[in-house]
Amino acid sequence: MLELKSLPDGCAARRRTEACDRCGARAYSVCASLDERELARLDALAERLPLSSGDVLLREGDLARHVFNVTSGSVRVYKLLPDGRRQITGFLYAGDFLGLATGERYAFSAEAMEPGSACRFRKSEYRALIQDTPALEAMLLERANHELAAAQAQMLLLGRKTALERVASFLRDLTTADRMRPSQEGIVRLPMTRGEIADYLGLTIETVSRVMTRLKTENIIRLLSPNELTIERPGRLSALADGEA
Amino acid sequence: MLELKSLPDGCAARRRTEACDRCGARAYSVCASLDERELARLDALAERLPLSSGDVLLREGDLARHVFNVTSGSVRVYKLLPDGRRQITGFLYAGDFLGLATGERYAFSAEAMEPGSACRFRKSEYRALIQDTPALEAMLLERANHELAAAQAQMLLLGRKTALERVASFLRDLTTADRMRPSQEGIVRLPMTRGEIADYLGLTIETVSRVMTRLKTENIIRLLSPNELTIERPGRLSALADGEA
DNA sequence: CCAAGTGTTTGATCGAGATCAAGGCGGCCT
DNA sequence: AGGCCGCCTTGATCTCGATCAAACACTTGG
Repeated sequence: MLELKSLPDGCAARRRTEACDRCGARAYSVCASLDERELARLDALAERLPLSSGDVLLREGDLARHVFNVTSGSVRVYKLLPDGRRQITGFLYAGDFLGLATGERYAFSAEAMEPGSACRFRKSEYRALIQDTPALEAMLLERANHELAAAQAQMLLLGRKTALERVASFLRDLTTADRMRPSQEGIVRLPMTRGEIADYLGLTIETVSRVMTRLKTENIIRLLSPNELTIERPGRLSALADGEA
Repeated sequence: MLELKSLPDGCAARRRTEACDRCGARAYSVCASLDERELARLDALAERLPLSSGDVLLREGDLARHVFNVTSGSVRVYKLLPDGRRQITGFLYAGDFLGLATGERYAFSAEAMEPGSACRFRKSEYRALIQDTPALEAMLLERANHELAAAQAQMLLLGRKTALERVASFLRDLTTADRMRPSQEGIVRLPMTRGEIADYLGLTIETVSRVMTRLKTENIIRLLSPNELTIERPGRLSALADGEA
């Protein structure tokens, strides 16, 4: 669905949201590594995109012409099998960079999960900026390394953890993932549906729902609504996540 | 086992194998990006390590003091759960770089799977070299991106593929993984055991064995020995790997 | 040559999570 | 207000791959 709801091209979208120097995501993104002059150059290259829920940022197989920076909201990144099976490889939030792991064509798709915004850059221009900005390149390398470590942790989860351990891991890690959006102290926001959680954890919707119910029953979490919860026993949750029970 | 069989430290190991300029893995590794002067500097920093089967390169949780370059043989990289469940996150061959995805401490362990060799560098010295060598940094970033793409493909495999699809994917990808070691044209070498394949694919030894038998029965592969095989019907194998059958 | 050890294959059974099937709960549109 | 639709929960059953259990194939060493 929303297959053709693509993004506006060119200058039309620029200046739609605030400039780099007042960007709320700046402190959390690779842009934090830039000095004032460099930031001005980045600012000139940036194309600001407002995002609606379901908007397609990029599609697996398309020519990789752009890279992105999520500035608010949340994004799902996924790969598909020919018959439609989906694996979500990551959720992105404000400050996250998108487009690192790409050759000539995108190896994954990315869509907004809720209203938000992103910056888009022509890959060629961005590459030139990287060339001239060692601090930016170092930052990107560091980010790539973090992502790689996270990917390895996810492989452990997908290959060897039980359903209970997967959901516990997911809920534990959520608390640190969504920067600048704690809506309210201690409350964890779930911008994604059960189906998206399932496709991220290699489970089905039903299994995710059953495990959540169980965690609720055991008073480890409290479900305020399907999309908001609090963690009542963080230690217990973390132990479950690591398979220590 | 072999827990304490650690590697010799310092200069003792240097010059044990050939220098950078005659290194067989050079063309396949990040070193290929260096000019003669830079290569000389790298050469001076390198500590050559001969590897025996089972040798520990680094262990999850240890202080990340070194980075490595595999120059021959093969290496398994894995993460463990407290109860011993193991997920192998990758196999490395000649030319592969190891140590990218690390913060202060290693987030995974790495062990040789067969006799071989590696170069070891002090992380601090290597970082300094990177600082002065943009081409190297660019190469590392590119490598990290490739690894990230590979990790996403592996997540799709672990989260959503059937046992048959996993083994087919593994065998298909093997053909391009082990550079400079085709032993004989058309013959695929399996330097790892069934147990290691299982821990890489999120399966058990028995399931891997049964699927291999099935692929053999259907004349898609031919098992010359448990550790050598030929692919008789590459098209069919690839279709199975992508879940198109 | 046999014994012991390691790794692989094959067979029988079991079980965690998938699939199939209803209901329940909002939110949104007319 | 009412009705539809998307999402979530819960229950019943099924199935793929795990587990349990042997036997088999090599290699190494006495």
